[in-house]
Amino acid sequence: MKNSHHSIAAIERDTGLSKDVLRKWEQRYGFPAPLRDAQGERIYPEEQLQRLRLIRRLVDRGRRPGAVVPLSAPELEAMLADVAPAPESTLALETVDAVMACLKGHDGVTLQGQLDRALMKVGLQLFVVDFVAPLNVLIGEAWLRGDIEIAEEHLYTEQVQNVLRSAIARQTSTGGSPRVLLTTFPDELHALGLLMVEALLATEGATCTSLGTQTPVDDIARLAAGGQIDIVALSFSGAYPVRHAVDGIRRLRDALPPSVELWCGGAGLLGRRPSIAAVEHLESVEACLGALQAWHRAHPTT
Amino acid sequence: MKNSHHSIAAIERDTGLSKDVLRKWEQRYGFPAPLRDAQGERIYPEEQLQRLRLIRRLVDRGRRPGAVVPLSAPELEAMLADVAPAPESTLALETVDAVMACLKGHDGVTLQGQLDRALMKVGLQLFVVDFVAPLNVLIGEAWLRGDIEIAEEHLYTEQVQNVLRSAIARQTSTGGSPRVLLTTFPDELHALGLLMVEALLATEGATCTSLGTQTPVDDIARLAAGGQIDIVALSFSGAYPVRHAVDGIRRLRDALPPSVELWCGGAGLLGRRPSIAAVEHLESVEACLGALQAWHRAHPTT
DNA sequence: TTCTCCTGTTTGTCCTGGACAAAGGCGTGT
DNA sequence: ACACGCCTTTGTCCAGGACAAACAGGAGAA
Repeated sequence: MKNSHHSIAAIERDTGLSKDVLRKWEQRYGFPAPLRDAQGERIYPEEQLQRLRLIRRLVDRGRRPGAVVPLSAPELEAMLADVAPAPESTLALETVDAVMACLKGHDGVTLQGQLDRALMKVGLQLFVVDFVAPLNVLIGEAWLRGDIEIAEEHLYTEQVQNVLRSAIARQTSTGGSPRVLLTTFPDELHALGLLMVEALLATEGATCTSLGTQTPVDDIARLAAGGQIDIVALSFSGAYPVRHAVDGIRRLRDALPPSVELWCGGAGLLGRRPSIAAVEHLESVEACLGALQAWHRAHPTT
Repeated sequence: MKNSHHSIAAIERDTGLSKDVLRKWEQRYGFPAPLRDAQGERIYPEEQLQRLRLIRRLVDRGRRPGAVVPLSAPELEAMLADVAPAPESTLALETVDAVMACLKGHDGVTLQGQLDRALMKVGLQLFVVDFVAPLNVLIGEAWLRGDIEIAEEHLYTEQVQNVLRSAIARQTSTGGSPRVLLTTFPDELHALGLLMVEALLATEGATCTSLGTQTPVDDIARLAAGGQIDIVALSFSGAYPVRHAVDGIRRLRDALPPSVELWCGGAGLLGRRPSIAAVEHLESVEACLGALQAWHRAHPTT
């Protein structure tokens, strides 16, 4: 794995940086500096992929590419430590350690047991807001640092999905309002944010219809325009190109009936101004609860 | 809105055709033929976007671009109309109708209720083998024919996932053998086959560790080599390039300890000879039950 | 007949190097 | 302090060319 190499398309997919941007950075700043294969195509070593991921996070937080692309990995990490103060907030250290131990031991069964126990202890809402959400951040950062492997991150995601889906299935009751359609745009693969929102909304009695990931814009619009939907909720992970997101959101907003609300959230939009009219921008998972209350105030039950 | 114009990036996002492909088609087939703005950038009228969407559907179904890109919209629609008619299956017609009705009505809650009821009636194994598996085929074909939309297919997949995951969670017990690692290669997004296998194995007492989709070969190998795994099971959907699959399987087989079995299945390998030594090729979902018995015979409990 | 192998064509992805507009930063004048 | 205009940075787009993988169709073998 240390020696694995990646094509430019793979780097685009993994970092969210377009091929054009990758070539331009190489030309302008001398980094990334991929090897070339026999046909002259770029081959990126793993190490450069990881450095690009660090750069991406800093750029997302407002640093300018010219100022961070040439920096070395340690310099980038130091800078990230500045920008992102340790968010050790609500989680007990022992809990984190226990989860990490399961991951390193590749013990999915035990991990799921722990998640289940945590869920039973505090209930679904607090479980999502105070447990899963911060844990996701920690896992993401550990992966960025190379502390855990891809397979281990997958294992975590899978178990959380299991627990959340089971919990949601237990909550579901028919006919509650509002009716919410949840999905992501094409090229966005992360389903966890969607599930967390679905869990929160389900506990509040909303009727959630999740399409999973990767639904084309006009399919979303067509389904929502069918008249069965009050709110469309979209999730964007950190790797999703902001420009695509904004563009797609705008297009979807135009295609949607004005009566249908549009909620957007996820790390991919963090720190961005809520620049689009008539679109609810959720800064965190729990923000959807506030938005839901607002919806209920605006739509009193007859 | 009908007369809106689109940049090449918007077309890429809405059709899934990359910028390079759009330019090449224009150069080779004379379509799309976008207008140009003051800076010479391509501006696609709405009408061409819709024609591109029709083309995309035909290409997805196996037509070659050279044969469909130059056709007019009416010709494309006529061509979409004539596709293979529905085949027979073992499923009760009323069951299929009921499921289809839920999909067309975008009613995920009712659909999940039906799936749950079917599961309760016949048990997890029969549910997977005689219900979900043939239904998957039917849904896939209906989509191919254009009878259902992408969003509706997503809805189906999502509900089946919910039901299966809940059922698996109920089955799970610790420590059973063998210990099976389930996942797919990168670029393979379909998780349903994995879940079906996991469900069958779980009912037989095996300890399943699913990594979900898209785990790199080296990560699979490293995790399996950790000594906690007896069997690695991979799934390939129909869209997966056979060559990549065979190549990856070979690399993984080489990287795996000989004591670890490797099982491969899914529509992507159907009809292929079991050409790779020391790899179990599963022709259908239920084949994993036979493979499991064979494993138990080869590894008597001490 | 049916199957397999081979060959020419089709097709998607990648390359280079250049152009330009939108957005960001900065200094000046009010 | 704030507003305005200028310069720099940055992302996206363009053209035209190269190449390997996938495919189709024909020749030859079973």
